[in-house]
Parts: sequence; C-alpha cells; structure tokens
Amino acid sequence: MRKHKDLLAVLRHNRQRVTPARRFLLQLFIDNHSRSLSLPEIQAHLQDRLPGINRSSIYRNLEMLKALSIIQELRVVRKGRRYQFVFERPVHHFIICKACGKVSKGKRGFFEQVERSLQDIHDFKKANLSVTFYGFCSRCRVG
Amino acid sequence: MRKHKDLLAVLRHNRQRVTPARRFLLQLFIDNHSRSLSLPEIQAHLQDRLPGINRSSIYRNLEMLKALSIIQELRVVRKGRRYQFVFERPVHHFIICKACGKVSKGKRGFFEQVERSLQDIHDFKKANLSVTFYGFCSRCRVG
DNA sequence: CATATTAATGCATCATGTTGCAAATAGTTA
DNA sequence: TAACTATTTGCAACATGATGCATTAATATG
Repeated sequence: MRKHKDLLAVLRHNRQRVTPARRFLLQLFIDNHSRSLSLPEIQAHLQDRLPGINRSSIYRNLEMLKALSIIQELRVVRKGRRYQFVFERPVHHFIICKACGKVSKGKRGFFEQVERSLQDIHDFKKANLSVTFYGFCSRCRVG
Repeated sequence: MRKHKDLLAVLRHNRQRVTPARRFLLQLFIDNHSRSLSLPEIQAHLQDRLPGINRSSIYRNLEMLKALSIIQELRVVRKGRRYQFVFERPVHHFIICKACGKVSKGKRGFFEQVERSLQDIHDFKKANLSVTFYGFCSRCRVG
C-alpha cells in the first residue's frame, strides 16, 4: 500500500499540481483502498473539507487520477459509477453482477488466462489493460 | 439474420407493445446489423420519421431492447455510447481500444476461453454474459 | 367494431456529466 | 519572498440521462 506522500510524488512526476482537493481525494482513496467509493460519497467527503468545491473540479480530478491509473472507474448497473483505488496493484479487474450489482475482484489466475488469450487471439496490449466483467453471479442466476 | 417481423414477435412475446417508434428502431438496427450506431444517429433517424419524438422515449426504448438482448450498449472512451444489434448472435462481446476508440468483435475462440475461465474460477453464469474489453490495440500501443 | 384496460409517450423537472473562459492559486524564477 | 506563468478552479451554460405523472395509444374483450 502506497502512502499519501508517494502519490503526491506521482502527481508531481506527471506535472500535475498538488491542490487541496487532490490531497483530500488521495487520502480518501488511500483510507478506503479496500473498497470502491460512490460519487455521492466522494462529493460529501470533499464538500465537508472544502465547502463550496465545484462539481466539475471533482469530475476533472477523478478523470486525472484515472488517467494516471491511480483509480479505476466501475460502472454498476442502476447504481452509477464507483471508483476504486488500484495504484500499483497487479490485478485491476472486477466482476460485476448485473442483477445485484455485487462487485468482486478478479482472481489472479483468471486474469492471467484472459490476458494470455487476449494477447494471442486479439493482439491486445497486456500492460494497462483494464477489464470489467458483467454477468450474473451464482446467487442471482435464474436457471 | 432475423427479420423485422420476427423481432416484433419477440416484443409481443415479452408483453411489449409494438409502437411506431419501436418499429423504426428495430428496422434501423436490422439495416445496420453489421455496425454499431451512435445515439445522435439513432435520434436523427427517429426524428426524421417521427418528428417531435421525445428524448426519453428513445432512451426508454433502447433500455427495453437492451433488456431483451436485442441490442447491446458499448461505451467508447470520449465517444459516448453506441448500440449494436446482437439478437441471436452467439458472440456478444467487443474489444474496444481506449486510445482510438476502435471497436472490434471478439473472436469465437477467445470468447470460449474467457467463458470457461470465468465459469471455473469465478462461478459466473455463462448464459447472458456480455463482456466488453477495454485495452490498447496493436496500432495504438506505445511501448 | 366499440369500449375497457394497460402500457407507452410527452412533458416537466431533476440529476449527472461536460466545456469555455475568467479568476485564483501552485510552482518557478529572480 | 515578490513577481511571473501555467495550471486548476469556479462559474455559467449546455448536453445527456432519468423519472413521476397526466395524456395518448396499443391491445384485449365483449
């Protein structure tokens, strides 16, 4: 698990300025590295610490963190977007149930198999690959 | 390739009424079964034939066609949503380049491998599984 | 074919996400 | 540490998407 300071260095290294909003955002993601956060959660957290912070700043900062692969965006059916801290983790993929919205982390072996197939059959780049699977988990399947 | 009439029967079988908007939508997807359509394209097409049709009707009908697995929604980075006719096709998955937005259809062998891994390792239901991969295609990869 | 029943539509409104631009601020340099 | 410059922010406006409800239209029934 990376610390706040390390992530600030990542920002600087990518010529991104360290602003109060960004500090709070990073700390929030670090403190919740084991789960994904909803947009309302993120907004509430920032509003608390920076009253009056603008919606567009939040969106733009989330975009930036996504671009630096510090967080990943997940789309959960009927539950909007969620954001997960993924910085320097080997496995960045998720499996999301279309029925109940349950988000599971992919297991390493599965990821490796998919990666291999994707590379062999479709010539898709391994690095920076992020994959999310939508299907029906065992509890929600009907038949 | 299914015909218009067959799809109307699918709607009726699912207790969905056949309205002018739905007829035009289905015909549009049939006529363009080999490619995905953008929302502006769909809207323009319907506006032409049903002047004054409401945005929300279009969204609701697209939702319905998705729910019946007649079409599938694809999210292309910086290019919005696209809709692809997928009714009764064995392979409903796509591979999308995050850099150029290129959408390719997944090859059968790849799909089968992923499906197997997903079933074995994650106990995810095979039927109704729809998967979209986002990564970098060979033309866009940097390193 | 007239009427009843139920679902789809249009409309209004709200929620969410995007963008151009002027003002504010972080990082840089003297 | 004051001034410079480049990026980020807030703001306003707009685009897109979702929703409750009255009206309209598709289907079922007599």
